[in-house]
Amino acid sequence: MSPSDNYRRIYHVVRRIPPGRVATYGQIAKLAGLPGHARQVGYALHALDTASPVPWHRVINAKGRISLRSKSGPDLEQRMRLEAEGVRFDAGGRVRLDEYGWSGSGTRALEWR
DNA sequence: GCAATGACGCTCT
DNA sequence: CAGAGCGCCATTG
Repeated sequence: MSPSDNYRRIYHVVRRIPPGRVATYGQIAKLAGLPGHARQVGYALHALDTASPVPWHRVINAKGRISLRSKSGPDLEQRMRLEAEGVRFDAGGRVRLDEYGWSGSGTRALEWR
């Protein structure tokens, strides 16, 4: 099997993420058909480029934090993009998964306007 | 083929 | 609520 096939699936799920909303790696992995493989999701996204057609910036960890990979370049860009979509960060740089979390676990009434 | 690493998740403290 | 430790698995060297 081609490992790229798995990546493709993950990218597809990430593309399904509605604007103004964020999804966790576990969520992506589950929807991608890889329950429990949250790490591989991160791997797949890491292989992506900052200019990739995939909204990787909407993917964060379960803590609602932006996972830093190595440098502080793309990370800041991710936060900037999310803020541009209407996602608010707290002082700790965390996002309210209970509100912005995908699958509308609770609040989707905010809409993305 | 084996060993080490890693955009993570979950539980305990 | 925040931080640290442990675990699961695929990718890379």
